[in-house]
Amino acid sequence: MEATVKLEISDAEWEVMRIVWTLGESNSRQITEILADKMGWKSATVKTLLGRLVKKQALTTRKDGNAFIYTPLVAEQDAMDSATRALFGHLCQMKVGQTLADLIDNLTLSKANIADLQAQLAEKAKAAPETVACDCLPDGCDAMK
Amino acid sequence: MEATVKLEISDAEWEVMRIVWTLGESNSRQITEILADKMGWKSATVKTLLGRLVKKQALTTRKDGNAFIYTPLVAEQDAMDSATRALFGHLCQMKVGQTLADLIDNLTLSKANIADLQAQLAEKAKAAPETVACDCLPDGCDAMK
DNA sequence: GGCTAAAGTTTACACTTGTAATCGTGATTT
DNA sequence: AAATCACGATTACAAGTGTAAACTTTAGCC
Repeated sequence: MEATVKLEISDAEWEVMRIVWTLGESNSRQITEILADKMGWKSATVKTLLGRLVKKQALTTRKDGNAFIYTPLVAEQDAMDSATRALFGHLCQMKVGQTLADLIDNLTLSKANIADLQAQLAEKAKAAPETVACDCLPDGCDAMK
Repeated sequence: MEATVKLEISDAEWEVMRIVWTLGESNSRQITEILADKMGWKSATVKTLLGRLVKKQALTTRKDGNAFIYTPLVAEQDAMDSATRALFGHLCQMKVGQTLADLIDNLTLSKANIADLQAQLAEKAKAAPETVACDCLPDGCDAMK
């Protein structure tokens, strides 16, 4: 497998990436227009973010006239997966189940999404442990008085 | 419902909170020992983080001799829920289903967790839409050529 | 072939974060 | 009582972020 390079995309940068991911490739005029509208950002702000994303190697550029065309170097799903794994990685493992439930409560999922998840869970249940211990303290929650 | 105050807990601070959440209340000696061990942090580092968390009103203190006893002001589950909602809130809504699936793949869930999720999904399926549209562009993915 | 507009590059600047060292003060030990 | 220890508070400092203005280069138009 790939030695997934550590890539930190900040919140503001994420907004830029979403556009480029969705469009496949795009020039800064287009990106700037969308974000000026959606986020109220000045074009200078978008330029800064594009520059940082290129430096971080989240985007590449290809020359086109006096401008660049920006293309993603990281796949959106990969980025989303790393972000969620990073977050859940530092949550109490004993409570991720509840957190997942609360999260799902707030998400809109299609019937197909739900069916897929149900199948996945049914499969996962087979090898699931009876309980999941807290991993917040060196000795687990047992360290509690 | 509560007007959940915006509370940003950084990664490093999160490590401190986990200890205090798990112990219910704790003094800095105990927290420092655990984090010196787990994270390799100097006591000065932990003190800084504790101070910031108190300033952010994530923790309160109660005097105890020459020291403080720290107690959480925010519930762990609330904090975990805000964090996950914040993250999923800026992901492409069309792809959260897949992201959730990938996430679940990487989590350890107990049989009970899974059963709960299955029940929840079954319920959610009733009112689920057929599809979920991309919300990355002003006009949805249809804005794509 | 200049002029202008648009795109990219450099500089800015305050705030947050990670990671501490140092300082002041009250508590503890000899 | 003096010396030391343990805590919290203050200061430090570089890197990352959000947000942008100013400067520079370049492509296209008259």
